[in-house]
Amino acid sequence: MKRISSNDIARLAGVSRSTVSRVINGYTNVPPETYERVMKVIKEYHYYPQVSARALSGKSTNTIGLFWVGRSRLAMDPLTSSYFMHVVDAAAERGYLVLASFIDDLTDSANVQKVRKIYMEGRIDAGIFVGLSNTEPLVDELLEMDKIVGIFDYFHEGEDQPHRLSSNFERDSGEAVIDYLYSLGHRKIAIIDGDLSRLSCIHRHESYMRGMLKHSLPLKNQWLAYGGIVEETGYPAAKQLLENSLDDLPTAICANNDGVAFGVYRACAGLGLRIPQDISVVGMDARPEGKTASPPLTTYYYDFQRLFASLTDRVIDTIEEKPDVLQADFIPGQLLVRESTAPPRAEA
Amino acid sequence: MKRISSNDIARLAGVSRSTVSRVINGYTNVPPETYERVMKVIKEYHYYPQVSARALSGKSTNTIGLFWVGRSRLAMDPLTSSYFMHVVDAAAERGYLVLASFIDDLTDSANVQKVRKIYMEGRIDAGIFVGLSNTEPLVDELLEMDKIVGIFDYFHEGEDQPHRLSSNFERDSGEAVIDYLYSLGHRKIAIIDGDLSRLSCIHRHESYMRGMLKHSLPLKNQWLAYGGIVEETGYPAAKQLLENSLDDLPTAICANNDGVAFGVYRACAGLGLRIPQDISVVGMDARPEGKTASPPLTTYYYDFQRLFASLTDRVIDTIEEKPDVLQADFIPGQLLVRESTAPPRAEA
DNA sequence: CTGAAAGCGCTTACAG
DNA sequence: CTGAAAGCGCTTACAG
Repeated sequence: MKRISSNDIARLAGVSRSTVSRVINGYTNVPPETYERVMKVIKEYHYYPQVSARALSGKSTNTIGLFWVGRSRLAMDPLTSSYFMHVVDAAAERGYLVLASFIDDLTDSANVQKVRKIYMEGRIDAGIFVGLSNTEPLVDELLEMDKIVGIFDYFHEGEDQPHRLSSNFERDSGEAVIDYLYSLGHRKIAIIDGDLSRLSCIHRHESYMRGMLKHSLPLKNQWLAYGGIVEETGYPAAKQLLENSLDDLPTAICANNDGVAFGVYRACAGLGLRIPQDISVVGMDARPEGKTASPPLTTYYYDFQRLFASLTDRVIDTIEEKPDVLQADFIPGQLLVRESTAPPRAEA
Repeated sequence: MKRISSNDIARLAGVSRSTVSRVINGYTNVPPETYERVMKVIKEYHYYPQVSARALSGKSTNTIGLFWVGRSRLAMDPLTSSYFMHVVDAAAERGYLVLASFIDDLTDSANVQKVRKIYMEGRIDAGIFVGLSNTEPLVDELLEMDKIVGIFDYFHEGEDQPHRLSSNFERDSGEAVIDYLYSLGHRKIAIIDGDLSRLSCIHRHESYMRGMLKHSLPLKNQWLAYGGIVEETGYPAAKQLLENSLDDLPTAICANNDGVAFGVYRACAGLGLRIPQDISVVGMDARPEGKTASPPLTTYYYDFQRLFASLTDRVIDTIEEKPDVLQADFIPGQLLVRESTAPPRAEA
């Protein structure tokens, strides 16, 4: 069963290949009658133009790469896997397909090479990255080769890079959380930071600090810790923080994100601290599991669907050379009060 | 910055394009010295052959499509998203990339058309499907066009279809669950079936029945129900089953899978039934959440990584025309006893 | 062992 | 409005 080509269609419709091509690409200079005739043959013979041939003669492949960076993929939770879906859906909406790769670690040059190869072989029109450090050399390398790169959570103040698009979290969420805890009466607040090579973790840290300073709250060393971005690293950090503070426990703990907050839950359970009676806990990102956790987790909600749709759309706008594409988008969020927070107990 | 082509490499290395091609494709009839010389230029100029040109001249694109069928994607849980990862990883292992699509519903011909298009445009060498009914016409259509299709949970007894590969669950898990409950002393067992258009649900149903018959256990109508394959549909089914059986409650409920079992949890909670004191519950598939559910869920574990690696490998073997590829693989599982099951209470 | 040439299936100026 | 021709960047018989 020989595959049918544009040549065959041309012959069957009594036109030239040029005209078949014009019909396929929806060019306007084809009279309706010719258009219909060609279209009929195309349908009848189930003809599909080969992407490789189209790509070779200069058309876009309508494919974007999705590069999922970092081992955290191993703990693929409902929230992060939703990112995936949002990108694929948003791309599909524009007629683009998504080529997915999981990249363990970009400090390994073999992995960098994998990404490079996918770009350079002409498989994709652009790439979208999740899980990058905010100073990833590969990004600059790609930009220098005139490639288009979309990044979740990445921003360099004041730089103009039309081929670098990013979607980010708003920058004031930490402050909003502190405001809220303060309004409940909390004065002794601990903070567990994330991985400060990531933009959002830096912003959260800054924003928490801003809130603490605004209310002149004490920043005790033993109430500050680094807990990474997942439960597994959040737990030991929280455990140590609490153990170091047994003489003077904080009344609330702010975690870099929900994963870390779940680690705080586990550490509190281990020490017999009840949430929120003995200590309040706040996460960030509103992972679905937080709703059914016990107690349900107070957190900060972001519309990730919107965030990834914006990123994907702007990447595609850039591929299609639309003018005035917004380089960096900051998505607002909002505090989501559930049951892991309460006023602190009156001191004995 | 003009992209470099094999022509340029040929010129720079003082050979013909044919030889460059031979080097790239690792053909043996190139003397080591020539090979090195060409390779050196390739590295030096960061040359990457264009896939579209290679594809057009007959090479494989080294890409497989992953078609995620069904709305259940909306509730992308950790287990099902791990399928994704397993396929991408297994493909990467063999040097293949994965083009991902979410397809809402194959009864909608527009969606069928999307799949067809991806295959026919020459984007992929083969496709892997998750979420198909066991009698999906598209599969046969694709096979007739000589396409390669890999399917999770799909099997037609006695058919020889070298281009249709599948990975499936073992067929006796239901019986093993009944044996276990019987050994605990249960005699009044309810069963919540899944979606009987899916192979695994049929097998589970059959296998549960086999176990029930083997032990001559009563199959009361009010102890049987259909609960779909997710929590949202499992809950109402379980609720109704229990409400219909208030005069004679079962002492154990077997769910088609863990999602449905979580629905049973919710229904039991609503009726004040304690698990396992008042009623035992068994799921299947060992979703990660089952471990931390309260109580931790007794279930049936399958090695999904192995299941999807096997599927992906056999699909690639078929692309590469390896001989004697196993068409259908049945992956064994094992009972995972946790705390949602206990002996039934002695009747008053 | 290696090169010249044909061919893969499209698109796109260029002419008319 | 439309066709003939060139070109995209590879691979692969075919000769030698």
